Amino acid sequence: MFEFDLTRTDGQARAATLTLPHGTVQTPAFMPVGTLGAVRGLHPLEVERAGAQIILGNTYHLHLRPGEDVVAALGGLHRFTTWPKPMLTDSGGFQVFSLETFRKISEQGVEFTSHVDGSARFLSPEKAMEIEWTLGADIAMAFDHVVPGGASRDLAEEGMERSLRWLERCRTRHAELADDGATQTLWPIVQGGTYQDLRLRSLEGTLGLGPWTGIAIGGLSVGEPKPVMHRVLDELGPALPRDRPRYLMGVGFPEDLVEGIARGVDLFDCVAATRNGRHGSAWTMGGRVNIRKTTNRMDDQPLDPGCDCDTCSRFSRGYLRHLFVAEEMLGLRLVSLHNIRFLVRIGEQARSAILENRFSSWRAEWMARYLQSETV
RNA sequence: GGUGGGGUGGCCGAGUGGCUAAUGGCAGCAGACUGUAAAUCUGCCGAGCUUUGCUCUACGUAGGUUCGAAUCCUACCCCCACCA
Repeated sequence: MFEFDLTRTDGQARAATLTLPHGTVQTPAFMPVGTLGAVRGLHPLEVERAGAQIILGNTYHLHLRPGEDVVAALGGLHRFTTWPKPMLTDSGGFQVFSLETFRKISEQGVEFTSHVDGSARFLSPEKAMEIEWTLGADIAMAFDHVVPGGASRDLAEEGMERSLRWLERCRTRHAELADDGATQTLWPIVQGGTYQDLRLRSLEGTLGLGPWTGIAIGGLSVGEPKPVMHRVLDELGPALPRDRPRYLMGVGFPEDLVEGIARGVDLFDCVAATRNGRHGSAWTMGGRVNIRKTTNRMDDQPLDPGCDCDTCSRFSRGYLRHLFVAEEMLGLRLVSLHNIRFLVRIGEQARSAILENRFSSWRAEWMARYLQSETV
């Protein structure tokens, strides 16, 4: 039920098929983020048409609203959201990091002050597993301790060691819940900040608690410079099991996907596509487009002439600009949709290139085009 | 014709003697956003310059009072309301 078939490698880049209870994922792939059980602003059919094969939900956020009991009563996350394909839930570990002013970390777990109503909430490895199991996604992520990109060695080590101890507890609790192992799998998250030895120790400790059906790399693109992220991936790559999917959490921007794929990453997720989309910023091969700019006012061209998304194949920049300036919500949706398609397509194009053994030239060409346009 | 109200930077709109090149908002410009507390946030937004500051010009127009005026006075022009 949780299989990973590595079809072909080209350099470090990999093309594979991940089989999950709700379907298969052709990798490399970008996974849109649907924190609250919806990819912000988009209909599931639109997300599907954009080529998304798997989307995320968030444990912490769904626990607060509507509550996992509600989701379970309404048939579980798939039926609740009507998304029929694979899903993955993040554990709330990222909220340990991003809701810094609302939380208190102890060995037992994390006390949160709900950002919704101020009530006290507690999340522990066990609790996170219970929630994720109740939500019912195909993949449940371990509850980890993320530290900022600029974290000191001591802090990075503390977060990494704690994540490892929590991972063991996650594994134990998840095994009790998902005893037949048929409907949900648990993926661990490698931490260790920007320190090579910590990363390798984290990976070693993680593998020691296995076997796993997939492995995530967390704690990147949280403030560290891009070259540092690349270095960490370079250092980690050779030590990662070849026959397991690798998921780089929270990444990324278009160029990050290409660089990540080049370093052996199979799966990505990132909120930037939808968040930037809502903010009127579109990724195109001609550079970033701020759709609100006056220069788009009379522009009859699509956002990106080379894009096959439902936004570009139909609407002009002038229309999109109008929607943004007039605060018509369709504008946010259309640009979000385009951005998702833009990232999904990178996965598709990279996959084709890998399968045809021309990944490095595709990558070089893509980067040259994209980065050149970015600097204009 | 009379009475009352009003004319402020691209627009709307505060301000009623110095702390005012003038609060806000809109529009405009630039930027940020990476496992979503974000349809959000930040900066700029009269002109010019030798740009951590300086110099001009500016609150309908023209005068005046005052050390000092968008703010007070006079005249004029225009707009709105009501009355004739």
